Amino acid sequence: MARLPAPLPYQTQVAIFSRLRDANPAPVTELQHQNPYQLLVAVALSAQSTDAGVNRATEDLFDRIHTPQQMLELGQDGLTEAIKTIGLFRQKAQNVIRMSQILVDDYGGQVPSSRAALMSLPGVGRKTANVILNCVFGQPAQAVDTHIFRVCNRTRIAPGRDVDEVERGIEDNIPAEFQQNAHHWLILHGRYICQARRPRCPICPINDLCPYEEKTA
DNA sequence: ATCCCGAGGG
DNA sequence: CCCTCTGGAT
Repeated sequence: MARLPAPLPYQTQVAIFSRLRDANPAPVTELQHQNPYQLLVAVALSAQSTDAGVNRATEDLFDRIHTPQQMLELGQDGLTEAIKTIGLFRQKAQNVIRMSQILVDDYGGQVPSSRAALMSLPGVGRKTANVILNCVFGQPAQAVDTHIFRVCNRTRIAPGRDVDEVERGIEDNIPAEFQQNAHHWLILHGRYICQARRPRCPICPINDLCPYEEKTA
């Protein structure tokens, strides 16, 4: 059984996140949705779909729909039509409608603040719940998606064999001053630079601090 | 472990 | 043409 590589030392973490911060001065994705309900829907829709696709599909939708009540008025057919361009759209539309009904019935139309309540919603798993806990309620929950899992392991910012290990690694190893925005920067880095199939190491801002090898092409 | 599924990229 | 994509539910 292979042992886990050690996480990068503190000073290296500071250097890495300083550069990631400077490379991405303007957080976009999360801040666009200051509305917790819209963020919940957007993240629920993002499963196995491209960020560009979800952004395109929700741009018009969120102009009109700001609350679960409004979503229920739109109805499942209306929502299905609105998100037809992203994958899994039937499932997702049904989940969002059911979720919205529960929010209205059981939570006064508000987004609940406990992990258990969030994860009991249809279409909401651990990752989506943690995004809400972190971005909406400021709790120290780390949402480890495939981007973050990959980046944390390649860079050894927070090595882990599974989501739980990476989650704890992020909390334990990333300097406190960067905890708040770590989620956002790691995702952007994974999306645009540290890509799954073709990592763009030659233009990576933390190339010299990263032990990841595949520096081909 | 497997299915869900359309768009975009290589 | 084949593969992947900010997961979740079974």
